[in-house]
Amino acid sequence: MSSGSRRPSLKDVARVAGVSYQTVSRVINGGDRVSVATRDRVLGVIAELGYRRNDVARALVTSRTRSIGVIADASPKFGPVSTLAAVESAARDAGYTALVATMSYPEQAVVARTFQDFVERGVEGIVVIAPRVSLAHVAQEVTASLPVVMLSPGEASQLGITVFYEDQELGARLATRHLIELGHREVAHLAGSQDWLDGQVRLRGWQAELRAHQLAAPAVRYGDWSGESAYLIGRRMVAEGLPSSIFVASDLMALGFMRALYEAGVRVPADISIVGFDDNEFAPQVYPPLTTVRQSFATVGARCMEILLGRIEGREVDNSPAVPELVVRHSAAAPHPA
Amino acid sequence: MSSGSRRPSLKDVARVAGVSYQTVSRVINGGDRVSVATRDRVLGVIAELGYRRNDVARALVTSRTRSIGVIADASPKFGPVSTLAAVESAARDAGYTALVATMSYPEQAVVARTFQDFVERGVEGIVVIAPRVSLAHVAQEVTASLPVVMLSPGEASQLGITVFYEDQELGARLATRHLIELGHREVAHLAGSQDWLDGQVRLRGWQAELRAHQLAAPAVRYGDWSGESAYLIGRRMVAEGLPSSIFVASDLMALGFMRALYEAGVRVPADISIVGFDDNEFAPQVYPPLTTVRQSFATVGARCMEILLGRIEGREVDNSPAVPELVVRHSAAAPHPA
DNA sequence: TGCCACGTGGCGAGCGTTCACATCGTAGGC
DNA sequence: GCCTACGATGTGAACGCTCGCCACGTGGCA
Repeated sequence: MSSGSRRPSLKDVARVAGVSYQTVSRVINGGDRVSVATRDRVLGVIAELGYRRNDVARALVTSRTRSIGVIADASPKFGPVSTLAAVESAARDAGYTALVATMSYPEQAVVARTFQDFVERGVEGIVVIAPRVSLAHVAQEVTASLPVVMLSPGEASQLGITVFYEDQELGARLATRHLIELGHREVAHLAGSQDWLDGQVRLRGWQAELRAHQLAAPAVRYGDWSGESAYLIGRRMVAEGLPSSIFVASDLMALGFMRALYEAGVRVPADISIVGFDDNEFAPQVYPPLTTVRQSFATVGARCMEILLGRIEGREVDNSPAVPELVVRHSAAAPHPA
Repeated sequence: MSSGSRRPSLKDVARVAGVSYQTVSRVINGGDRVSVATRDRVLGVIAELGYRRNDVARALVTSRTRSIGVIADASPKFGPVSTLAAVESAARDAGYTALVATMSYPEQAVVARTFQDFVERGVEGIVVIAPRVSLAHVAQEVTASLPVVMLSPGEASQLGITVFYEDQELGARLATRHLIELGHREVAHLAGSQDWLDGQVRLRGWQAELRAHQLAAPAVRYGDWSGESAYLIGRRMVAEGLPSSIFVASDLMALGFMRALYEAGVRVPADISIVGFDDNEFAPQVYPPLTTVRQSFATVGARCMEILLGRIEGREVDNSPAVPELVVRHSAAAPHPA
């Protein structure tokens, strides 16, 4: 009968306070239908004993865990990991706790197992922040039993999962348009990995904007999101001849590209204009400060959560894309009169 | 009696398979002491019904949730958010699921509430990745009931919580020593915010190394980790006269500082040598590539988890600090013969 | 005085699982 | 051919909580 070192339970509180455990439960959940006197007494005992509600017992009987799962691609790319924070924070504001699983290179099998683990733990919904095409399929399998929202730049409505995204195609068009409006007739593109939806979409936006202005699209160069790949490409382009302007698919790649330029004595933006993408924290600090496209991760995370909550509670929600914004700094200017 | 759309339970499986729920339970957990025939039959029914174990019921009876809580400072500083991924990943490898809470500016009250939420949800331990001095106190309150590991550069053993850290003081000494060995007699320091333990410790390391070489410590400049603050300080220093070398408390600040230099036509490393700290992803891409101190976040995260697990399971564990490493690139060189 | 309503509190059941123990049948040893 | 032992299964209780319902007492009204 000795309570040992076990955490105090409802019954322990009830015994000490001289009421039934039911009454204690009522005090905890809203305190309705309990007289002020008993309520205060119970509250006192709770404080005295250091009682903490056991949410797992609670979840068992209510069959609501008030938790969601978040799967995030943690490869060293800017977006995912800061979106994760935004999603989690929005979840907490809504009273949910986030179980998270990050993976630096998401394999099908691992992702599937993670999904299963989340389901067993009773999450009420899942957010996937991983723009790899392959993950969509895994998500689909589990979606029958659970609301899933996938944060991805592609539209994948056919999968039966809700997809929300930042309109990166628009972002790419904004970047390209900025260069065109500055007077550039030659806007090249250094693309990101085409394995990522982001890479595909940014490329598509660039093409579309060029077409809209009846400008020809120069040959595309493909990097792999790393600064190093962009640096190597930059060196090659310096040797082969530079365009008057270029839209680079990410800030980090823009940075690598610029390094090749500096080494060769090419000036930015005097000799070549550059626009990046992401608005990384370093973008305003490089020389010259980088004109780029800002993704509003915080907003995206919050909206994403809103959509998931909507689906959990059976509400209809607006999942129109978030809109990115051009941030003009100093890496792009009017072309040199040739 | 209609099972409705409820998820199938052990009993449902048992009924269909024509065995008791106990047998099903045995099949799930190891399958010991069950004949092959029935095991296969049960497995078949499980697959057919799409049964998934309910971990919350399981946790209730075993009183083990196999989950940990992670509180991370998500302010736009490099370290915390990538450490988070490392910790979570290590936890998953050990069979634990991570509940995470990120906060961009951790206030006492919010942190306390988060701790409580974690406790109510039955986490078996908590990792705090937040080098703010103030959080240590909050952590202490909860530590009586739960193992807490705090990832922090300061030693706070008096708090009764386990502290693990990367030896940033050593890192700062490494950076300073590198500059001295290159031949610099004047090594300035641009410090980070002293509200952060990291900022204090890096400053201390710089001082210690200077002292060890009997070199005087120039007046310290204080930034707030932002690139902008470093840029402003850089401009002022350019006007007032530059030292021959400087150790900057973070890569991002180093970048801002270098921007001020470029604008003034000062060359790196010809006119001034610079060493940063963190080895951010952009460090190798800036021009010139930044010599800096690498923190091994992945290792730190894994060790951190190891320590927590040790405390959960009552094992004795080694929590000696992780050691950072100097990465030599091109922003520091021998001083110009004056 | 009787009745009903309502505010307060208690009781019992059940959520889905595991654990300790009981049961049953069969094979092995003498 | 009986007893023992063990392998294969079933039974009951418990984990800590919430939910539905019932019981009790008091006050207002006819």
